Amino acid sequence: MSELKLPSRSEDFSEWYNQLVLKAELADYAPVRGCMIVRPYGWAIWENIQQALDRRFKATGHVHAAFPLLIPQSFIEREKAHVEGFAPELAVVTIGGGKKLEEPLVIRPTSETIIGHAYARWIQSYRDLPVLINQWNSVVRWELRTKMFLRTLEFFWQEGHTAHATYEEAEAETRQMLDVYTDFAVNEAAVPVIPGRKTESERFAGADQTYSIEAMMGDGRALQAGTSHNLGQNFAKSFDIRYLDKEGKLQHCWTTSWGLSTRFIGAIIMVHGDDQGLILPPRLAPFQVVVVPIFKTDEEKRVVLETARKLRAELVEAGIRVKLDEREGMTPGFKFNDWEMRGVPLRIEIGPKDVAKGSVVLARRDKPGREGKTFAEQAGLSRGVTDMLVDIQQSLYDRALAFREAHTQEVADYNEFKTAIESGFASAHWCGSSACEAQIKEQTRATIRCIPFAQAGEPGRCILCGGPSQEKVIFARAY
RNA sequence: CGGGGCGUAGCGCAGCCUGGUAGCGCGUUCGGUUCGGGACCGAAAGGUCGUAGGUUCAAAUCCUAUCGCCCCGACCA
Repeated sequence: MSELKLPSRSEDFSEWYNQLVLKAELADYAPVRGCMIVRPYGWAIWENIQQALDRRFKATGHVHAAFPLLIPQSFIEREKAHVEGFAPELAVVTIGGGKKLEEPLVIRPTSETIIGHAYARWIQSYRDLPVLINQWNSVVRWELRTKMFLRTLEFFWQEGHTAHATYEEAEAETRQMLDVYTDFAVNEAAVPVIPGRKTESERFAGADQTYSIEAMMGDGRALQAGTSHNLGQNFAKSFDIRYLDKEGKLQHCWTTSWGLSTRFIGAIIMVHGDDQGLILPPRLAPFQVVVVPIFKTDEEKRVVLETARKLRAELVEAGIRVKLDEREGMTPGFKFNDWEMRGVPLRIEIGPKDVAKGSVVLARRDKPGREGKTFAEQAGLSRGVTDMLVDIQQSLYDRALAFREAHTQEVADYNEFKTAIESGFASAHWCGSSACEAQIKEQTRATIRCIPFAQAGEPGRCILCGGPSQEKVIFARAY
């Protein structure tokens, strides 16, 4: 009863989140602090994310490969900005086979260097380009402060690494993959995002340009949900990734990298969840529909289960992911709450009365209690269920977008700015100086999340120094 | 590393201020009634009070040290 109750989302967002992650059986604490054990239900969500992304990677011509977990320390040190950015958060292996190693090995914090090393040997001619490779793996970054899914010492992700003949091609690739992430976030996860460019101080260590998608969580804070980097020739020069062009001249390649991690599961939790628990977007939910049978007597149990199994088979036939909850010794009410906490988008209730009438009760997760309940005919059920799942997917997106818009303010002066970032995003003019950026962060803890592609267009004055500004940027406190 | 909080039964907590030999809820086990929104009644099992020292006739409680965890900052996807 009260044991399953979550703290209110509005009262204590952080505690709400932690308990939701644990109680919905998504993840668990690991022996090493800051690491995370992903439970089967949490992993099932991740598998659906992987499939949704892989479909898109296939369409853009990318293939998979696997690169080593251990990287010689000298590799990391070869690109100047890269080593400066990552040095503080590296885990280093110094002993192997009981002996001190001559050169320490770094556990990959990301794979640009080891992949750069491979590409240097694979690429000889313009005919070898472009190289379009993705890998699914986990990486380790020794963060000082961690939070389940959002920032763990080890996290799972995909990292794409490509090499091209020209700057234009590399830039097009970088932008294309950001579009892929935007499409994924909006159409699979029902998470509205703002795609844009990062400021110099927020850029990936070693990149010429970093792009990201930024989402707003249920407490108004921002989360970087995916990134795409144009690495220019920085890694190509450090690792000698060169090709012979059509004129027979030796040129350095232009490379890119892009990634999306298990952090996105955290985004889904924090964007859609309510005080009853998770709400999963139908397209990524491990179970899109749960069927809860209701019965008293053995005879009722027999007929109800018979009908329930028949309906399940029909829904599975229609390509819907269905769970029939046949667990014994639990009341229907308990099961309702149990699956609500796990975020199953649609519940089908079927009892003796429904069997007699040839009907079922549909209860959608995105609307509370009675409001979300409707009756439906058993005959041709799969069509109505499919439609309702599409509707739920859309309504989750609409709701999240409305929330973000309600918590985003166009601000004109610094006082308005300070109020705005207490509860959400502030869209404000910025002069472009990293000094102003740093001072604002110091004073308000708000950072520039991105410079959006879609611009309002009117020039204005920097929110802090009053200097001239050509574009508005998104400020927010971030996870 | 700085600031705050917490370690008591499988889980969540009370008890500590004002020392007197440990309690509540959930869960578990058994029996019965239940079952269309987190069931109820009865009975039972289950604890080196994070660890180590000290004060005291007596320590979960007071003092010291130490370890671990959570939250806030610095770092960051």
